[in-house]
This record gives sequence, structure tokens and C-alpha cells, in this order.
Amino acid sequence: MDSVSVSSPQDGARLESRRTRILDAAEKLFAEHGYDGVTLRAIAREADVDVALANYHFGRKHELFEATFMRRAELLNRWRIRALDEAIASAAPEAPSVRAIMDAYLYPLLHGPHLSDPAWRSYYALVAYVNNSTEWGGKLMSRFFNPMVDRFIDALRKALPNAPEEALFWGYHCLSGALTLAFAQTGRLDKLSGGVCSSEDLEAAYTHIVAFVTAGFEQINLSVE
Amino acid sequence: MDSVSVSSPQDGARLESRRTRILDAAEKLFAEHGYDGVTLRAIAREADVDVALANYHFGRKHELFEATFMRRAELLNRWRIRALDEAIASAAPEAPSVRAIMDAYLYPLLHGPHLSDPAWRSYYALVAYVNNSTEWGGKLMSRFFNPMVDRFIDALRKALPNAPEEALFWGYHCLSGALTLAFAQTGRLDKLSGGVCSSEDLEAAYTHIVAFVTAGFEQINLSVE
DNA sequence: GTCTATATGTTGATAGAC
DNA sequence: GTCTATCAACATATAGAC
Repeated sequence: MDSVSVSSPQDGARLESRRTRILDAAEKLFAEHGYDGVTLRAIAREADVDVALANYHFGRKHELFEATFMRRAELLNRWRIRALDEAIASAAPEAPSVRAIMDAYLYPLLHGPHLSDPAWRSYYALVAYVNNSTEWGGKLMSRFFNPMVDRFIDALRKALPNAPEEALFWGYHCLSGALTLAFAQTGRLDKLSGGVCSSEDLEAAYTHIVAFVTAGFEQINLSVE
Repeated sequence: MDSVSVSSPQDGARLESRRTRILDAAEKLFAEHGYDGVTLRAIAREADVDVALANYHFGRKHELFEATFMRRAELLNRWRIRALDEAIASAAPEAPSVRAIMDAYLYPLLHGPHLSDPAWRSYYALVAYVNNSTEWGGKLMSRFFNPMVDRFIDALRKALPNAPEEALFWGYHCLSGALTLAFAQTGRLDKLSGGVCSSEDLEAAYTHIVAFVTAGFEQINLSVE
């Protein structure tokens, strides 16, 4: 159903199907300008296809948006679940540490072509937009990511046996907010730090976020509340 | 310059100036749908004024947007700086603790009418939108908030003498992301937690975020890096 | 699958009366 | 300050030829 592959072998790898080109263009533009800031015409122009094709392949505009959001969400979920399973296996019979759980959650974001591929960077900015949007946040994030997140919360519950339920969920919310803002790469950090940090340095973001949120979660177990 | 007050005493407090009504309507709608998701006509309808008035009072659409963003930003900056100054004064001659600094940063968000006033809740959602937007984030957040944030980073620098500069800025980024997502009230947390937590419970958000980010910052001072 | 053509409505902005 | 009237541009969506 999802034709991420090239349209036909003889074209060479450079020639993607028009359907995929629309998805790529939509991803880039939605990430930059949000849902309402992008027209189907702009997407068609960016993808170098006719305007009517977006409608033919994806139906209405919001369906194209959701298809764009879903494409990489499914990949990401698979990779994260696999990383979590590995963390659980290698810590068995003990529960994996908070740090190991955070690594499983964050490492797949950077592994593979992600850092150098501008399409993945666009996608992360798109997730930041969706996550913080009152229109999409509650719906899309929940639908596509919550089942995966449930598994991570469960692992945290075992790693932090004294933690109140409520604190686990708010802790995840802190993690989610910190992560999506960092990966949105808005350039604000560059200005705030006077050049010491770069918004585009996702490797640095990873390092600092893992340390920050690990301590944030571990504190939950200690608090009396 | 900013006529937040009522237009004339004899109207009674209920009758705001049309200019203020436009600002209020813009705040609500921009928070819900983002910049491009709102038309000047929708704002005029919500404010119950003529379409042409938005242009007369604020000029172009993006100028209205910036005026909306600025209005409460200036108040918030004042309150936060005052809270920080008080924390510094009451800890003197020592530097205030990380916890005290975080309290100064977060407490003004809830103090006063903020919790019960839907307009402030809208504003927080608007900040979340701006913060994570590739179009506005780097520009507007920096312009209106960075001078205030500089002062908080400076306080953190003194509270955490072993912290590398870079880690302080990334730490703030984590704080900012966690905070704005929580105050965006997207409803995701309600679903994720199966009703244990509520996105709208800003008091709970405050409690958990303060604890989470305080631990996140304190960890920086300990890490060898 | 792809494109041309078009229906039908909306957009931001302003000129000019009051 | 406020409103009426209007413009030129652009929006989504689809019907029907190829």
C-alpha cells in the first residue's frame, strides 16, 4: 500500500513515483508552514506534478496530511519497540534502567540515515507542529504513538516502583515536549546561546535530553508526594 | 499605547474597546488554529466588529499576530523578573537554588487570574504554537522572551557552577519544550493516561514540571562530561 | 494515472463615504 | 473610528478527456 520504493527498476533509483513525490513535498511544506499554511497547489509545484493528482491519490487535504504523518510514524514505532525489547532482554531478569529506557526511546531518532536526511528532519518538525497543535495534538499523536508509548510507560513503571501513576504520565509529557521542541529546529537556541549551541545539532540534542530526562524520571521515584 | 482598559467609564466595565475585542478574538482563534488557520473575517466575527477594523488598528495580518503575542509576553516578563529578583534577594548572599529559580520561572504562569481566565489559557496555547513553529519560533520567541530568559540562565549559572555552558542552554530548551507542550492543553495526556491525568489541570502540570526540570538541571552540575 | 478545465467559494487589503 | 463596497488573487475539489 505504501509505495516508498522507486516506481520501476529501469528508471534508476532517482525517479520516484508521483505518489511518493507528493508525500515528500507535503512533508516538507507541512513541516515548514503547518496544515493551513500550505496549499495543494504549492505541494503539487514542489513535487512537480499536477494539482489534481494529490486529490486522486490521497483524497481530501486532511487525508494527505494524515498520510504524511503516518508514513514515518509507523517506522519509528517499530524501531522504538525493537530497541525497547532489546533493552528489556539485555537487562533480564532485572528491569532495564531508566537510562536504558530513555536510550531506547531516543536512539532510533538518530540511528541510520536520519541525521543526514533532510526529509527526516522535516518530519520531526512536523511532529513538533502536530504535538503542540490544539487541533491535531490530542488526536493524531494519540492515534499513532500512544500504543508505542504505553509500552515505554510500562517499562518505566517497573524501573520506578515507587512512582505515582500520575507522575509517570506527566514525566512522559515533559519528555515529549522537550524532545519535539528540540527536533523542531526552530533556531531559537542558536540565538539564545549566542552561537554556543546549534538547533540543528541533533546529536547534541540527543546527549543533553537523555541526561536531562533520565534525572527527571529518577527523581519521581525518590519524591515522597 | 496598549488600550487594555475599557473605552469609557460610563459604558460599564463590560464594554471593551473594539481594538481590545479584536485582540482578544485574535488570541483565541490564533491559539486554536495557528496563524494561517485564521482569517481576518473570522476574527472580526468573533470580536463582533467590522472586517476593516482589524486592518485599521493593527495594519497587516502578521502585525496583528505579533501584537497579540506581545501583549501578554510583556506582562509575563515583568512578573517573572520580579519573582527572580525576589528569589535572589531572599537567598542572598548565597545564590538561589535551582528549585527556587524554577519556581520563579513557573509560578507567575499560575498566579493571579491565570488559571480561571480562558484568555490566559488561550495565550499559553498560542505560545506553544509559536515556540514549535519553524516560521515563528526562532524569531518571535527570541525577540520577546530571550532577554528575560538570559537573566534566568544567569541565575542557573551561579546555582550550578560546574555546569558547561552548552548544557545550561539545552537544559533551558528542555524546560521550554516541556512547559509549552503542557500548557498547550492538547488533551493528549488525558487519553494516554486513561483519565488519570488531565491536560487542563495546570496546577498539576506546574507541580510535576517543577520537580522534573529541577532534577534535570541539578544533574548537569554532577555530570563529568 | 494523468491532465485540462472549471465550478464555487474565500482570501487579505483598501478606497472612500460617513 | 467605523462601515460599505469591491478587487484581484487564490483556495479546494471534481468532472471528464486522454
